[in-house]
Amino acid sequence: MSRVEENKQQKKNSLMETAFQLFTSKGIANTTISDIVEMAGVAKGTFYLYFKDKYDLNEKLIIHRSEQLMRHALEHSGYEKLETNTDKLLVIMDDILFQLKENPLLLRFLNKRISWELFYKVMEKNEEGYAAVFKNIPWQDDAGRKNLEIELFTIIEMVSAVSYSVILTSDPVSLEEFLPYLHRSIRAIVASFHK
Amino acid sequence: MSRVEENKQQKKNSLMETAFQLFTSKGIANTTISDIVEMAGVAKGTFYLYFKDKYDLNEKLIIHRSEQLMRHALEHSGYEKLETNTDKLLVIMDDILFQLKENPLLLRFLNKRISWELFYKVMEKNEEGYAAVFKNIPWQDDAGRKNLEIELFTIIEMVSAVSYSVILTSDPVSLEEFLPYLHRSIRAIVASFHK
Amino acid sequence: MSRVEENKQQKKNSLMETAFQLFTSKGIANTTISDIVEMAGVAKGTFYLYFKDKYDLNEKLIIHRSEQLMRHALEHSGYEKLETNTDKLLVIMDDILFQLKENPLLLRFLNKRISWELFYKVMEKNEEGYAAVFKNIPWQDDAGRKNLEIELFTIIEMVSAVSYSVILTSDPVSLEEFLPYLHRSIRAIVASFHK
Amino acid sequence: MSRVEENKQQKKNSLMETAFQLFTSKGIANTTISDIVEMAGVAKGTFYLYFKDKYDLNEKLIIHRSEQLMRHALEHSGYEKLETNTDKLLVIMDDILFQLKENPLLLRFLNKRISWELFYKVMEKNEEGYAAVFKNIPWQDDAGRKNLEIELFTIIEMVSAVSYSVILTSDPVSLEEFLPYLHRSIRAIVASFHK
DNA sequence: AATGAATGAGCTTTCATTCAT
DNA sequence: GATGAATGAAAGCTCATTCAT
Repeated sequence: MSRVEENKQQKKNSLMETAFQLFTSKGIANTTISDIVEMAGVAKGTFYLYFKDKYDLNEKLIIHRSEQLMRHALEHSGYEKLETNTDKLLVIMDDILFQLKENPLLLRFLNKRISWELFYKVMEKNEEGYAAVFKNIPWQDDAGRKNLEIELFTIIEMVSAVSYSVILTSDPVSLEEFLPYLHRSIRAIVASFHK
Repeated sequence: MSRVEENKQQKKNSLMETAFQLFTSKGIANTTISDIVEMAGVAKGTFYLYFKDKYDLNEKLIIHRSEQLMRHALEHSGYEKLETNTDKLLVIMDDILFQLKENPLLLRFLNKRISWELFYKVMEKNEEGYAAVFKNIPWQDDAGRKNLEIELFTIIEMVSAVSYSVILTSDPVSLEEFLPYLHRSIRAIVASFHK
Repeated sequence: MSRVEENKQQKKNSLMETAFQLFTSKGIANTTISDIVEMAGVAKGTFYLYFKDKYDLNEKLIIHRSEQLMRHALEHSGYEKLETNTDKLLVIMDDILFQLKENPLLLRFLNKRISWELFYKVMEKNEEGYAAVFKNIPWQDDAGRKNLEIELFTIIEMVSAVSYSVILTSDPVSLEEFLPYLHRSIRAIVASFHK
Repeated sequence: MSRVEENKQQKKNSLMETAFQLFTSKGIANTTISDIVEMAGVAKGTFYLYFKDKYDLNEKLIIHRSEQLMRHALEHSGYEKLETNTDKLLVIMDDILFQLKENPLLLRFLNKRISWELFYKVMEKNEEGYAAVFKNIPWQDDAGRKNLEIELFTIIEMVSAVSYSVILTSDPVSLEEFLPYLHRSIRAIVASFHK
């Protein structure tokens, strides 16, 4: 990568990083492009070199951060060593939940956007990479594809919704307290799909 | 109610009704107060007689619509005639889901705000009214209050998250197809909390 | 007209008057809306209460000033007392040319927009008023309508084009020097259409 | 011309050609330098190697295209074979009018800039070339120079103004229909100057 | 209570111009 | 000579809010 190319990437990264901080602290509606460029230390025009508007930047940010989240979980959860698919799923989820606990800003940012829809988008975008891994997960063969989809959909949406409240506000309980209940609930759902 | 009182109420209602339509169709960020008053047929200054700003109006709208939703469910689901608490819960949920299916705008509007938090707010605000009804629901005595809270929390968040996608986009399946799975999942969760 | 109504009209007039001065002195492209409102002594938002943008204001200005020009000619040229249609036409034209000579800014502003097209627009817009007068001018009956149209078109476009250069730059001669030639040319054209 | 020279000329031509298209289709005010360089396939900085700004380019374009127009008329109208000066003038004008009819974009571009002033500029700029031809046209000796100037001025301005409307909008008639009237009008003007 | 003209801070966006490569 | 990333002044425009009527 040439000097110029490096510089470009650096500016783009700076804008994304800054925007992330501002979006999470003040909300996207209350964040102006002036805020972003000022804090990022670039000129206003530079923003428009890389993004259409702040909503464009926001979308790119969501995709980017979701991918990071998922990649980390796949690389660090150790799911490959486990036997059952349910166990694999649980450790992947736990890894993500703890990443979010460590980074509540990210949780607030991704809030209610970690969804079935996004999950699919991320997977499709990375066929060569970890998406491949996902396809190897054997519980794709246990039942009909549709059934599996519904099962995953139910679980993902539930975990996503539940984690927001629990991690950010500890309401009604803290993440640590909640985890055993969550695991039990998930296992129960899985069982209900496979009896 | 005097003529003057009636007129006031009428203007306020008109503003709320109009705002609801605009918020759901264009989003709150893209709806201006000018839009609202113009469509409602009142003067700009009048808006400020009743609401602090559009976010104030929005909050009042959420509460109001949620209450209606819940009241209808309590009055029409026939939950009193059922035996077990789980059955009661399921028919109440179904009633709400079908109300939302009939009124997708309302679903889009309340989306991701039908939450544990709101559920509590609504209940607290109406102690005299139907909230009282809720307190009579016997499964409040079955287990410790905390356990019950966690259980309800888990279920409510799951149903809320799941219904949005299913009702509005029929993804991954339609509401009718999904309901049996949802019932089974809920029963599974309930069971996992009471074994 | 109520106090409020008067005030509105006053602001609108002030904006139009100011814009006229700026458009003629700096050109419309180099005039900003900030310039206009600042000089007119109103707030920026007020501009948008009355005009879509500066081009909208410009068009309204053209129509307005053209009407004034024509009205004055019809009221002061004394054309009614003359016998032939050609004589009537000539005194009306002369009146307009001398108005423009007195007000070169106006000429520069209307430049090359005093056209056949505009002439028609103005006449159509004022059916009740002086347009009525025009319709009474007997030379509308002398020849077929089409012939008359072509004749008027030729003369108006010529006078319009020619006057700009003559009045503003006295190139190749001054207005006074040019008038006899112009009259002779117009009479020649008229004759060529009626022989 | 060296390879380098050729390349330079080619870039300059490309910029002028592109600008012409953009100026006529969107207007000069709505055409940005970015538009021009992008469509011309050169870098932004390159523009400034050849032109001061877009208005500089515009002026060069006007001169250039006017010269082409006139050169063609002088070379193809066959005016040399005609007897009277009026006949020569008419065929030259007709040639130009038909060039413009074939190329309405050019007419729109040159609109209202084909004037007495420009006519002089073009003639002065090409003393050695076809301007010389013009000076040989005998009707320059028929009357006093001033009289001739006024005559030409009147005719050129009239034809210029009239042709725009007739060619581009066929209002009030088409060019073909209009030509006989125009010829008669011009002959009438000429006669009025020479009686 | 109701109005709506007026405000002006502050937003988004554009684009001519520069200059290191 | 040619490039195009970066700039930032300055434009157009919006809209929540006020307040005299």
